[in-house]
Amino acid sequence: MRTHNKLATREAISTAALRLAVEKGPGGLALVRVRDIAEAAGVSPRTYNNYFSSREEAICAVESDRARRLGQALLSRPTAEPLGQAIAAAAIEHYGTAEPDKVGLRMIMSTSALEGEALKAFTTAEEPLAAAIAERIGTDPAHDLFPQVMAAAIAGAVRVAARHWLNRDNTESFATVLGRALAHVLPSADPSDS
Amino acid sequence: MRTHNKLATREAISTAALRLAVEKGPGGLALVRVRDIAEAAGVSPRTYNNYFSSREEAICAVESDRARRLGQALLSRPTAEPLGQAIAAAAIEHYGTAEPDKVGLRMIMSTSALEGEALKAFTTAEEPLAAAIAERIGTDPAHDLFPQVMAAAIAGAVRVAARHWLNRDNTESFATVLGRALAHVLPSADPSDS
DNA sequence: GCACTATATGCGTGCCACGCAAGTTGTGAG
DNA sequence: CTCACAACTTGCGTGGCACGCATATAGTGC
Repeated sequence: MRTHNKLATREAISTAALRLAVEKGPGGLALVRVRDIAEAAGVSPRTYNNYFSSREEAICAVESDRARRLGQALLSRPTAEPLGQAIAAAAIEHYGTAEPDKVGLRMIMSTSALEGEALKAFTTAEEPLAAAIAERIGTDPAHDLFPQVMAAAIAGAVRVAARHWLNRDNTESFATVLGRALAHVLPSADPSDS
Repeated sequence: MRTHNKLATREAISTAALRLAVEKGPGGLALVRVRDIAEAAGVSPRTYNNYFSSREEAICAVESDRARRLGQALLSRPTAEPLGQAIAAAAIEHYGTAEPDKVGLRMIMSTSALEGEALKAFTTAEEPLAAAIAERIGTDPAHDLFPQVMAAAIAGAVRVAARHWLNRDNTESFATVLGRALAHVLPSADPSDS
């Protein structure tokens, strides 16, 4: 199958890009040359550019792809579950199992040159997430802002949780931190905080 | 004063950049050359590059600067006000009075090449906002995620509200849309939605 | 008035994204 | 089985951009 091969090379390129970026460290992103990425992925530089239109995009593609699947995770929750619980469970399952690659994630989130692309990656989750929420509560996203606002809040919580989880070298699992962060924005789960 | 001149030229460059981008339209961002921006701002191309390290950054600087001041707006609210009300009032005042330049904002938010930088611009609000919230409720941001999560949710709500306000050519003021969006995430203002 | 520092500018360099066209490989119809 | 076709890869050339460095200029404090 051709599409299979396309996905394989795409992943090869993005993986190689992230690996090289990690090797050079947050400061030396400018030293990650396109030809290095292409060479590491076993393709020509021109082919790399057929898949990604910037090094940043290639480096963040892994996170971007993961975020895009969050909406799917929500859809697979039982419909009987209350919305807030379903979201929390979906997110924790999605990000908790197969804990994110700490090194790669830290690279992405601590490199200023990758800031915009990293935000794009997290924000990628919003559209499918909003669609899933809208379907779950059965509203028209054209007039009700709740699905999109909630999706943005969730994506933001995931991002904040990731930042916290990376910065303090605590022993908490990412799932734990994520759960605490989500509790602040999920509906009908408003703990008296602080 | 030297700093005053620096701010003036910075604003001149960003304004010129945004104006040219609007003229070319969302599709033709690649046609906005650096030398055009510099010429329109009355500086040399090299000087432009001393202020901004990319065209995208220059174009979005106006929105970025505005977002950065949102935290300040919250700090100037009376401390007696409940947090949710204070945030809503601060945001609506900050973005509602002097309604955002609809054309420029639409340009920024509908141009895919500007997506990352636009997200950076909105996200700029988060840090000062989180600091303001933390100061208001008196918690330590190092351990309590609430300020950062709430700040991210607010910034997301502003972004969603802006998108909605731009896309539908409705007669609602931005302040109205923003208020509706914020109501979905602000604490102790949880309307039975949908 | 003078030395000094911050800012503006010109020039040169390396790299990058992408259009274009040719080569290569897998695919489906007859 | 063969052949025509489509998808994918690759090489090459082009225009542009970010930035380091050295220089000119202008505003500042003693």
